[in-house]
Amino acid sequence: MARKIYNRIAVLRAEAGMSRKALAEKVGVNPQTIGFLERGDYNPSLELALNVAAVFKLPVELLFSFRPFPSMAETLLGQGDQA
Amino acid sequence: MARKIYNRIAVLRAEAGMSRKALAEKVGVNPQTIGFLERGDYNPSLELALNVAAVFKLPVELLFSFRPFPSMAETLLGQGDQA
DNA sequence: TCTTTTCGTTGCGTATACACAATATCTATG
DNA sequence: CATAGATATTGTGTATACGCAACGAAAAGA
Repeated sequence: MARKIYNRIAVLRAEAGMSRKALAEKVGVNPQTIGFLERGDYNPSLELALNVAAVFKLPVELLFSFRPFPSMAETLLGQGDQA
Repeated sequence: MARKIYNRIAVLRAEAGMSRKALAEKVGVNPQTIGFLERGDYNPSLELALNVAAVFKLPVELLFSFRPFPSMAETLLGQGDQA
């Protein structure tokens, strides 16, 4: 347990022009909690992960992963070894 | 927080002819933990949910849901209002 | 029948995912 | 400059997702 899980919350939230407070209200947590998740301080519960995935209309696996996500640049260059 | 999350672990495990102990070893938890999840005593962490989904090769959303899953009979009859 | 496996339950301990409050920094805008 | 919004950080408290041990019941297999 306590294995680190990476996420794309910060990128998606920035792209959507959404503040932490706004996202926090949508998923029903404190704004600081969003900050903790984006910084990787701890992992979200399954409940919170499902709620965040629903907000961005993405499957959980595309938002949370045991392996770090490729950067935007890497993704654009098509070098991502991960879907 | 603490919203109940339903899952299909028991059904999938039975279909695979897998004991709780066997599943527990694959995902790295105690056998009792699997029992707690199947009974709905508490929700799994995101880490555990990702691991269980990987074992059954299913996306997280098809294994865990805020709404109860239709029974096998309902699914066979094609009356499921849920994917 | 005897033994083994599987499962349910209870209890106790620990780590962590939160809530909430306070403060500081930085930026943008009036 | 002054104010407001967004973010980082720290601290305290609580609920819960676990681990682990023990015991009993039920089912399966020899």
